[in-house]
Amino acid sequence: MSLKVYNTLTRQKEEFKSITPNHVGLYVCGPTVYSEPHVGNLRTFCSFDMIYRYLIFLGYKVRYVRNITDAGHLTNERGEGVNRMESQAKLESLEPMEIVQKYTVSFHRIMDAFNTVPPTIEPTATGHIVEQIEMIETLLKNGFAYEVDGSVYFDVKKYNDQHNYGVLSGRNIDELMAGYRDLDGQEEKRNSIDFALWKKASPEHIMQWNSPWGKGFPGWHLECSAMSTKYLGETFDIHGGGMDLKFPHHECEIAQNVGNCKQGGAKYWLHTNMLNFNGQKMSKSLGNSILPMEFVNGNHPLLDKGYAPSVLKFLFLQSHYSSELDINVKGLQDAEKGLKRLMEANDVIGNWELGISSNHKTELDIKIETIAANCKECMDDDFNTAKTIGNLFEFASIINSLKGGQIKPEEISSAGLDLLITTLHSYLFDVFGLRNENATIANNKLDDAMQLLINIRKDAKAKKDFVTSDKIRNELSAAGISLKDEKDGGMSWSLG
RNA sequence: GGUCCUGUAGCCGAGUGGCUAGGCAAAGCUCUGCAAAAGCUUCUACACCAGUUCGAAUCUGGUCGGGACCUCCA
Repeated sequence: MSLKVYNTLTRQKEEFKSITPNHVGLYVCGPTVYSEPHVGNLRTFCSFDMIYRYLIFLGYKVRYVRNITDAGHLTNERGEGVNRMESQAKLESLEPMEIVQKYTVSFHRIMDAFNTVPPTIEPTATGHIVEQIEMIETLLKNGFAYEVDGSVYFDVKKYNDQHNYGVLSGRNIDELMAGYRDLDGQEEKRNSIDFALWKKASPEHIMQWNSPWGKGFPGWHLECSAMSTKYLGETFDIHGGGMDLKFPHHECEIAQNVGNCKQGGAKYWLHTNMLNFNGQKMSKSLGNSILPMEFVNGNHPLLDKGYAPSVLKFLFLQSHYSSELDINVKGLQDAEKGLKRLMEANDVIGNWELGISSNHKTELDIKIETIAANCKECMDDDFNTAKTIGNLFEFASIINSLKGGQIKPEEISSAGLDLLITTLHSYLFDVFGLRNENATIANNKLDDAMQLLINIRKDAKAKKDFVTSDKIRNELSAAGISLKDEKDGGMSWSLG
């Protein structure tokens, strides 16, 4: 079975065929680095991380471009840390590039904490002013743009005469024109729906560049068109982003691309859905906005404690990227337990010494092959991670039954065991990018010390000295380490 | 007002016209010195109303909720 993706441009699931065999060009709208990213942004970036990883898993060579928006309409009012009422002394107010630097670094730290693979190219808007100016010049030449007093606007109505503005979002321009409000600078435009390609800078705009039309800064939608064209070509495979960017951002992007070179950019458009907390959209005004790192350190009144990045990621993966997801504390707790179950099963099978020698294919082998095939089939079906995880839990169940003796070692062949181990491992770590927060421990000094305690406890139990054995177990438990007595008299330990 | 999405068990969530998703929670049993973990079993739901069909959670129409976008937003 081959990969199918839901293309929001055509509103249907389509077979994915890359333009260049074995290669994929992937563009995702990145963060605006004027503030901390939202957890919703995090979900989007985690979703595309999974998509990127799965494409690689399938054997594609992927060029993954995710921009950093560090130019645009920043004014003193919006720049954090800049207080207009205070001294305007140069060193006391933040330079725009200091803000950009601060939040770019912070963004990368978060992406790293959540174990996402960096894009192969991460271009900045400020680094591509020249390309953006060139694109505006082409749009002017092609007659889809006009200049008014140092600003350049995209002529939506003229574009719509020849092409289809609204092809992505399903809107039509008459309704749009009727519904628009009066905003600053509207009187310059030929029509209310025209959008800025270049804006003349007023003095309070602290980021501005020279252009053929005077000092100014690029429009909000232009950078993605310019940079995707530069790095992926006039047509490329996948363009991704959050649902809320569909209109106007992505619609404008398509218009700019078509107006520039008659090509609409991406062949497949993928949109991730919104994330709610306790049934509500997270927003600062509702007081329910939680930052990504606050989930990790638990430093927020709506959270009971911190959760490992993989827990949040696992929670994301348990629903489909294009579904709305409502998260809450119970969901986090559930995800933590579920993830632990999978990780422990993976640990168990990893250090296994069953001495399986059979090469005969058994019933269980066939079941394992089916589950492994299901995992791929689910992922091929528009990256259905939720369903894939359901299959991984079946693996966990088989592993636990083998461990508990409900399934005998002779019921599985070494090839079957191998397939189980590699499949579980590759989905957990390679495709989903989860981390085993408890692992890493085997064979280190802590483990040696734990073995000592375990041996003392075993002796105590053998002498029926349950006071001592319970003391060891209870005090370790209080320290965040849990001991498990196993059937064969063995003991294992884990954090948490 | 316009464009679109959505309603699935106690909770979260997959779901392709017929085939019990899965996780968490709960109950019982097995194992256990006691726990924990694990295994087995139980809980069979699709907002409402009509229609299409041999058969609808799934398709169509309507009603009622919820949400997103239309304005910087993932």
